[in-house]
Amino acid sequence: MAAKHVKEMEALKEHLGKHQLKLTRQRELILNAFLRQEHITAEAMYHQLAKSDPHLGLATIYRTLNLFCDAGLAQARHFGSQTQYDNIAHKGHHDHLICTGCDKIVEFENCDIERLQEEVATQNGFIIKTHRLELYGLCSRCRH
Amino acid sequence: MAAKHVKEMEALKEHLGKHQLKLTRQRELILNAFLRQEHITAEAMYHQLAKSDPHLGLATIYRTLNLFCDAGLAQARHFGSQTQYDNIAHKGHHDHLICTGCDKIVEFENCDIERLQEEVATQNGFIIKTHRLELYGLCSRCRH
DNA sequence: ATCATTTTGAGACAGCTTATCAATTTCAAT
DNA sequence: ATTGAAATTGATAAGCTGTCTCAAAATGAT
Repeated sequence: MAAKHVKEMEALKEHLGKHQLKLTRQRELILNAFLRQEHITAEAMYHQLAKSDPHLGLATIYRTLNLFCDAGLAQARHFGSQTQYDNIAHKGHHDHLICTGCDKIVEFENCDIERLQEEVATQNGFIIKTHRLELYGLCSRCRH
Repeated sequence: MAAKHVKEMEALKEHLGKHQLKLTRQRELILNAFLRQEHITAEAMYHQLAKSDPHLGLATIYRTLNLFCDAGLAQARHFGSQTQYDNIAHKGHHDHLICTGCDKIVEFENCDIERLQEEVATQNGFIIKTHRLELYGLCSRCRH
């Protein structure tokens, strides 16, 4: 079992080493759970891990997910009233068309848009790690 | 004094009429203050308006800004731990490059991206009303 | 002007996240 | 392997943002 996510584990260890932080059972556990998903909230992970590890505290999960952000493995995204922690490894495929009439959501991907995003970023001296694109409007049925 | 933002005021009145809502002194006041900015938080507006109107409640500002969202004049955007209310009239200038290292925000506009967004929407039978595009990454200084 | 309806303001309340702190764990140096 | 300074954990308190409550006030159709 395990022995997956080797690359990410190395990245975490490197970050820990650089900052005089320690590798703990909880951090390993949370990393493995985190890497299995595309994105998750702290609360969701808390419930998910409670089955195998009932005494893992919610605060530890928050601390650890924020640590992953610092280490460049995760990225926090505020959505609604909660914070989603996105798995950096799964980037792309995250654009949405949202109908404000019926709340239908259509996912899409467009390479040309992504390329232009890179262009804009470069012009401004940025290196993009992730992005978020949402188009709000009316779908064919809600247009009347 | 005043007599500005006529178009938006008409739009608000139309929304109020359709939903059996009333035009109040506070709603006019908050609308005028809101339209002067590109985006603002409820808390910031609370402090801003406290000088001229010390008894305007924070709850009223939240309610009113959410009303503007319903009326299509504003758009809520969660950023950090707070909600930014964006002025729709300034759209086209609403895309952001956000540095995850220092939280610096660079605004940009790109017609080609907007055109491709329209294209994607049309392909899916949507008519876009607004959009949100945020690119997250590291600025030139935070890249080390 | 009247009056049913809506809105306001103030504070209580709720949800999500971080801070606190004693007890435990890690890990580098024996 | 043992030690001990430093970091981490878990439980809960505290903090922050935003919404709800409700009596008093304002609106606007009649």
